[in-house]
Amino acid sequence: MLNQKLPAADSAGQVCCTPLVCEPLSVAEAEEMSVLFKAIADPVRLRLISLIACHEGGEACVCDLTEAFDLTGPTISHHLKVLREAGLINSQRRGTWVYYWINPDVLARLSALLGPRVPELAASR
Amino acid sequence: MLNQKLPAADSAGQVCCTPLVCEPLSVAEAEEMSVLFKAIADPVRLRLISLIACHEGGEACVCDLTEAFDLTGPTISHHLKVLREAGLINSQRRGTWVYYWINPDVLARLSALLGPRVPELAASR
DNA sequence: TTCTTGATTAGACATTTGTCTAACCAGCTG
DNA sequence: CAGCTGGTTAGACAAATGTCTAATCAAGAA
Repeated sequence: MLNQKLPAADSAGQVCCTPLVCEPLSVAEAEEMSVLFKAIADPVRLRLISLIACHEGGEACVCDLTEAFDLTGPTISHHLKVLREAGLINSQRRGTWVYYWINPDVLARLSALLGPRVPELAASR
Repeated sequence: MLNQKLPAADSAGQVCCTPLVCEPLSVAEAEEMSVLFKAIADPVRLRLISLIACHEGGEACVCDLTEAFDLTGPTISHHLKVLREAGLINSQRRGTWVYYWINPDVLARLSALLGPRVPELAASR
């Protein structure tokens, strides 16, 4: 029978070694992480995150983002909503414009799950 | 106008700093990476990867995997195919059984795209 | 107030995705 | 060979997803 303990993780989501490779992901954690991965598993949303993160001041207004795509405003709005509901980005209205910025903690959490924090693990096969 | 240069990366897919945060992802790269993220953006596939990686010897046969889920054989086979076609895992038939193992390079590439290799970046906001 | 611009919401619709059953293929063993 | 077990392929189908148009909301300007 396969073991399904949760990987050890502190409050920031950091782990001692890549949990994916340390011990089997629990059903609940797989479910939780897949929601986050689904959010970024779209070319438009990946570029949105990148555009927001790279924009000066670390934030961008929707009009800046919309003009980078051949898509309608509502479609961009929809993608931003998906990212926001996943917790990957935050937003705030300032006058006429709405600004978005990324939540680096959540991004780091995804990276930590996959990443060879301990390079030897990746090289061991 | 937004810049769309490719991030600098060496042959192993490692980058100097998180490309997502350094400069905007190109359309082509976003498309390419989204294929990989789509592959892991599923609770079953996340657990499959984890189960394979954690299994002794770094590989697992399909029968080991199937019994960990309340899903039919063909469904597991389908998910393994998605992962294999994305390049995340490899397989080999040995006699009656088919064995799967992960491709750590591809996993590391995903992690590197998201990850705060340079922690200061994540804390800069 | 009314108009204009920036952004979101609602709803429709085609495409993609995850799951299943049934059929099939690949090796072993008697 | 025939039969058995492990695994994949094919095809059907319901649910989820990405996009659009039309309508709506929010804030500032005339």
